[in-house]
Amino acid sequence: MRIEDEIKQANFQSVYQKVYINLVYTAGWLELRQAAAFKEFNITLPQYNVLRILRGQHPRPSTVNMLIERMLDKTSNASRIVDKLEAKQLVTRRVCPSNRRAVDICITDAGLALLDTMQPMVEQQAHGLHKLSEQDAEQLSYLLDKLRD
Amino acid sequence: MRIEDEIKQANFQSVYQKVYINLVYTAGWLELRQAAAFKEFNITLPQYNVLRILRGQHPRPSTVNMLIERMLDKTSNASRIVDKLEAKQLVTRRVCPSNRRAVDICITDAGLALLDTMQPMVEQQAHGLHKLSEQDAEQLSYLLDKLRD
DNA sequence: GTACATTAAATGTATGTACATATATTTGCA
DNA sequence: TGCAAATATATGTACATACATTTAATGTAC
Repeated sequence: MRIEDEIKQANFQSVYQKVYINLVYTAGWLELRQAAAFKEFNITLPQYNVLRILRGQHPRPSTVNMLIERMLDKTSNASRIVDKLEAKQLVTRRVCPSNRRAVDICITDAGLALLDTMQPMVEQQAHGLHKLSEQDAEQLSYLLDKLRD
Repeated sequence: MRIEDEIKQANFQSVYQKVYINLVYTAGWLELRQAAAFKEFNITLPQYNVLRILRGQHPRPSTVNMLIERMLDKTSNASRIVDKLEAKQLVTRRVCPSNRRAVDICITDAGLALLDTMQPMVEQQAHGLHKLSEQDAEQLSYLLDKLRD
């Protein structure tokens, strides 16, 4: 459905206005779909993304700084997301021995197991994007990179 | 800058994974720029969007339901956004005479004046998207619509 | 015309975001 | 050595999001 119809607004001031609205709307649409699929695993999207970063480092520890660097939303509060994951025993946190300002964060076996359990769902979600051909997807990614230049 | 470099992740499971990440990242990037520009006007992006919808209806009133229908994020809490706008005296709210369950919301003169004041900034923001040609922007919008089909 | 469902909005709770500030540790340098 | 600056993280506050529940008004079936 065209963005004009989705938000019941017939015309835009410019094509740039339209693409901006469309971008924000589509990102929200995607996040909503993902969040719904994640709910049964009792985890949120930001928490999942942090877990994936930790798995990428495993068995080496990560720090909060490294999480922030790799997170999609760089201003979000990694400390508090780690709080939630720690409460669910999906990660461990302890003061880094070589730099006591930093905190070493590791994914636990339970965390790794959760990611495995979620894998089929994640693949199914990605499959939901196949309304685009691979060329379309590449082109879309290219245009988004260009937009941000 | 390519999304691979932005989030320091060299490769993705699939081009669909990449475009998903890119979309969420770019939408966040855009919102961050907008939010910063909005800050000097002491208003947030959702509040601005509600004001614009109200201006579109002016001088006819809108209801909370109508706001939700037209908002980008349909699950957000229109009531509380209207609360904030009412506290700043940018909108008025009173029980609808013909249906006392509903609430008539109108933009005030101060609200209209604020939108006028913000207009040059908004245009300048849109101008910031001109890294894309108009054709690029159309193509991007088309691909986003297709993605959601 | 009462009972039950539906509708419109508000409220409560948990989470996350944005940003300022605080605390502790380490580093650099006079 | 001692002290200021930089670094790593945590905390506080305001706002927004997601979603369940509540309250009030209206519609409808019997």
